[in-house]
Amino acid sequence: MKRSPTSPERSARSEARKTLSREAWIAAAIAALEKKGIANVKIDHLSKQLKVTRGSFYFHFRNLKDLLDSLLEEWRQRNCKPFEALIDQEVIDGPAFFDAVTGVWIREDPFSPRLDLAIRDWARGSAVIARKVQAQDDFRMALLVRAFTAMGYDQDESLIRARITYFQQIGYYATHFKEPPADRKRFRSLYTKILIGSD
Amino acid sequence: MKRSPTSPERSARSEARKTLSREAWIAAAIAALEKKGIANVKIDHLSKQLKVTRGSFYFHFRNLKDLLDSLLEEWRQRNCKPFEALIDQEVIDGPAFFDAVTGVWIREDPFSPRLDLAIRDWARGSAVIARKVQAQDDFRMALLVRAFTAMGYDQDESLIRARITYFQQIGYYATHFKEPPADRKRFRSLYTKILIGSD
DNA sequence: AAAATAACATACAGTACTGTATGCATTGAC
DNA sequence: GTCAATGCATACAGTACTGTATGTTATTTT
Repeated sequence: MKRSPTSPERSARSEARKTLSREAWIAAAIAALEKKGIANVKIDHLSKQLKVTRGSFYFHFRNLKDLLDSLLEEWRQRNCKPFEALIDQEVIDGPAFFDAVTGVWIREDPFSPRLDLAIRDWARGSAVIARKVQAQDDFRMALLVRAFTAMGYDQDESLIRARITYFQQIGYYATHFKEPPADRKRFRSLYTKILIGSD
Repeated sequence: MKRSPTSPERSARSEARKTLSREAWIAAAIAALEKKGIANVKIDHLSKQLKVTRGSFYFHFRNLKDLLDSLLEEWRQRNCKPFEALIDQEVIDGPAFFDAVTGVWIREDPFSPRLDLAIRDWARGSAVIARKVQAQDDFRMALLVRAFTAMGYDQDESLIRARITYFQQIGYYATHFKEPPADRKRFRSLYTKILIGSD
């Protein structure tokens, strides 16, 4: 029951024997999750990749579930908190708040689209995860509704515009769509014109 | 190399010993794929579910890959062909063609959103699948571009409206969003007003 | 320098799954 | 009724993975 083996940083100057930290395992697991999906986050794979044996893993983690729990927490920190941080703002300037919300996606830091996708996929097989993902979806859409309401749209249209904007964003990275930055810049005003509904 | 054990239908009247067909295995596998993802389409699971042993499976299929190939083919038939069938039409009435395209999603017959999602997820781990999915995405978006162009939009705006419409649709079922049919009907005109851009 | 602890390695037991080889009952063709 | 093919069952070999128990070494602590 007692985990977390003190601090990961070795004594100030002693680059002799570099050992792994719990965080290093999590980072590798996140990469595997984004690339291969939750079903392929395996202790075996990770330990080979990190050039240690599985003995190391079981020092840092109780079991596989312990690691997976950490992955979900990582998702919360990187992909949920940035949105949740916006809830306190009083929304006066609609378009500005819209930019604040969509900015989380556009910056992609700390938000990770691929992580969002992978978690969404994990939710397929787990009702627990599914509930958390859905709650997050609702939360993000609620933020967008506030933005559109502040622009003067009535309740119905705010709701639908929020949905379109959100679904469009999810679909955008679900398809792994890529376009040259030049196009992205060129089309930006068209996107906002259509989604926000002003010129 | 010689597969496909003749016809699945037993001699006209002989409901005595009901045996499985290759199609029954595929149907069960599709259900598993939609529910649990490609990584959990296992011969073991399927045979238990179908109340036979794995010996049966290896009669109908060469190996697991043989089954997975069939799943992809099923996706092509149910989720790709309905769109590809629209390519021959000369697009005169833009909104009508828009309805024809989105109708494939709305009817959900034979198109399966969950199957589309599952395949998209499969693509994460397989470059071969990824290419096919991406090609299909491009194809569907090209159809939508034609619809918008026929409405009189210029090239750029047709492209962006097509993207928004398509991404929005993908995101819609990626989030497993559900709303009461009453709402769906009530909001329909709002959706089209925003996506198509007319009242 | 002795003891404690952190960070692994090694070895083993057990499960879950694929694939193959072979056996056996049922059915249709003759 | 014989025979071949169909549709499965049984048994086995082998891989991939988890988890546990215990041994080993480098690093701190005292």
